[in-house]
Amino acid sequence: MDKKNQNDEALIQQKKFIDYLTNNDLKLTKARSEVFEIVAKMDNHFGAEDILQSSKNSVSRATLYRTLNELVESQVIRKTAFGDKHQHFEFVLEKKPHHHAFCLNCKTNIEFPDFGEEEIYNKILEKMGFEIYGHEMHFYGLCKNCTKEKI
Amino acid sequence: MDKKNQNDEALIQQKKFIDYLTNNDLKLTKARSEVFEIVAKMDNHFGAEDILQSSKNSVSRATLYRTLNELVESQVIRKTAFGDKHQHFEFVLEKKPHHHAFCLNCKTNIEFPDFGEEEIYNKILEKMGFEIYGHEMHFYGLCKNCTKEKI
DNA sequence: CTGGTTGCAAACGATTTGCACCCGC
DNA sequence: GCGGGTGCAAATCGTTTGCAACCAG
Repeated sequence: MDKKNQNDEALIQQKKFIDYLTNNDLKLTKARSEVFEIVAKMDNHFGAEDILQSSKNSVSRATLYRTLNELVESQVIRKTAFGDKHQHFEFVLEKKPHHHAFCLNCKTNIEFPDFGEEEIYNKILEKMGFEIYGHEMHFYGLCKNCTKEKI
Repeated sequence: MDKKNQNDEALIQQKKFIDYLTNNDLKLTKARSEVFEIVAKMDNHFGAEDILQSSKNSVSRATLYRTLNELVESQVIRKTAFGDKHQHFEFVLEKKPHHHAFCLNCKTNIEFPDFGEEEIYNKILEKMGFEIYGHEMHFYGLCKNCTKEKI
């Protein structure tokens, strides 16, 4: 993806967020802009703490969490899940589509790019010496009812 | 999978757990047996609260959580990944391999069986009227180093 | 102006831990 | 009997919420 496309992406995300705010009578405040800016700069996934770090506490925890939930509602980001405790987020429109290989023993989470085909992963992981016990796929999108509602 | 195989599975799980206990100088106590029994009866996935319900509080929360962690360490179960707050667990050797389709809008988590091929899911979900935005695969197993260590 | 927004601090829910007593081995 | 196991209650962690002051439209 070249610079231009990345920029387009960012604008789409921004539009989604602003539309959401408008549709829900929410204001585009300094705090919300700040959180959005920081989030937009993040890579694949991040947690609340990452944002807080980058913001150098210019936004309070309370507001940060509130804004993150708004970003989820506006479908700019989504909650993702790992084996650990705190929430992680990823972009609904992934910057770098990728998957995960989690070691049950040392708890490492290996991230690797998407190649579009399932079989290839087995080979890749095998080549990496990763012994696969199993895998699960998490699809996300809109279910039948919600697709209809979308207008 | 027939009755006999299911029983074999259960025994394998049990052996794994007992081996783990032995190797770590842990005792096979009443509480641990009880938790193991209940967990073994669970379907695909479950949370701490599910176990507590089934046990009718014969095991304390503290012990339950301690035992669940032991079951994770012994690789009988693993922490799984959902978008919500509390931990879920699944079996390392899945009883019914399956995947998930999560609706970003209504937060429904649709569970569907594993068919071994990736392309087929797109068709299935499409037929269900589910509009896929993306997906992530979570592989789990042992990484190179840990495979070696396994002896 | 005015209603949504913020930060603070307190509340929360799930999970973890310190401790004194209990029980497998 | 000893060393780990248990329940209890208190502590912790990430996240959420009530409230009074604050600011965007």
